[in-house]
Amino acid sequence: MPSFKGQYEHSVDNKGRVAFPAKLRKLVNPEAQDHYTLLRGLEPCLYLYPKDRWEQVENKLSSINSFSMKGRTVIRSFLRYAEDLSLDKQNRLSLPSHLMGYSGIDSTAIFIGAGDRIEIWSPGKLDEADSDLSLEYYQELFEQVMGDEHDKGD
Amino acid sequence: MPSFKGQYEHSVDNKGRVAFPAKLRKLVNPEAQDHYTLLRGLEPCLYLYPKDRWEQVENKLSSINSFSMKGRTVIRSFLRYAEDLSLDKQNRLSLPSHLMGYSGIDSTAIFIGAGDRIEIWSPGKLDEADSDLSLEYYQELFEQVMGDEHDKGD
DNA sequence: ACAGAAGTGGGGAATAGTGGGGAATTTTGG
DNA sequence: CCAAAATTCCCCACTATTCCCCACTTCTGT
Repeated sequence: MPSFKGQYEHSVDNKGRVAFPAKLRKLVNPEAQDHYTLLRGLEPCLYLYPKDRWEQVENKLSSINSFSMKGRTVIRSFLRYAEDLSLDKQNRLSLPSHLMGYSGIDSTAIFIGAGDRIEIWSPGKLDEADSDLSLEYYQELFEQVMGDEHDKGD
Repeated sequence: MPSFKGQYEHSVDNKGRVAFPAKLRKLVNPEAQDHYTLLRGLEPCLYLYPKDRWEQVENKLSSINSFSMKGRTVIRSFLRYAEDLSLDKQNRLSLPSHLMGYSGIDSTAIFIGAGDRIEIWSPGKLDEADSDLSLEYYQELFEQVMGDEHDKGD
């Protein structure tokens, strides 16, 4: 299953609507098309899951032991600020105002494809997160992933 | 599976299009033909993966736990500047402007076959990289890398 | 020298992004 | 229960960008 990738900046109009980037839409599983779940991210951004991916998250959640305090807290905190959304006929999302507030998004939103989900950031918060990421750390991460990916079988 | 090799210089037109070198295309696995992923490299250049090779990278990515902070940072940093591209009918790639900016490519691009991926450089950045690499240093690196490469389980 | 492939350039059609007006539905207060 | 207000949603219109197609030039191998 292809990962979401790439970064796309779009303007948010005064009704809270943002165009959903066309390139990301092409990566969405057609069977989930137009049905998304949007929620607070762990970073100061929003997470957007297409329906099919969200179901995987729910599976994971339902495997949490809800008879432990920690389990209940995680489930409650996670689902509390989640909303189901659809695209309008112009392929736009309308962002609930409480999520715009949380993420600091006002007139510009940046979509970042991040594997099985899409993150939505305000430019300001994203800059802050970037400045916390040193080049050395990035290179270390990079090599971890790109490292010896080719198997040496000959 | 054959390695990409060789160096090819092509001009970039004012729409950001570059011909994909014919000799490299012949080395691409036919099943991946025309589908590539382009992203920022660690050096000031771009990495181009044919679809089949990129899938190996994604497999590695998908094994990362996205419920840990470090895992999410890896995935985000990595996929953020990646884009899927296809060749047009004239076998050209059109380079997204943010990647041209990052790599310093404007009117000329140099393709370098580099094993399982292809690197794309601007002439200027490539000269800089070359001049930083003395012959002695290269020989030293060569020995370090090639010397005990086999059966090194890290 | 010729034929075919590879590389280069530009114009036009289709799609994506943006903004605003108005109808329908929901909410709130009397 | 009804009416006014607010919100949501859908449609239309304009603009910018992307993609696709055509034509020409250069290079390569025979």
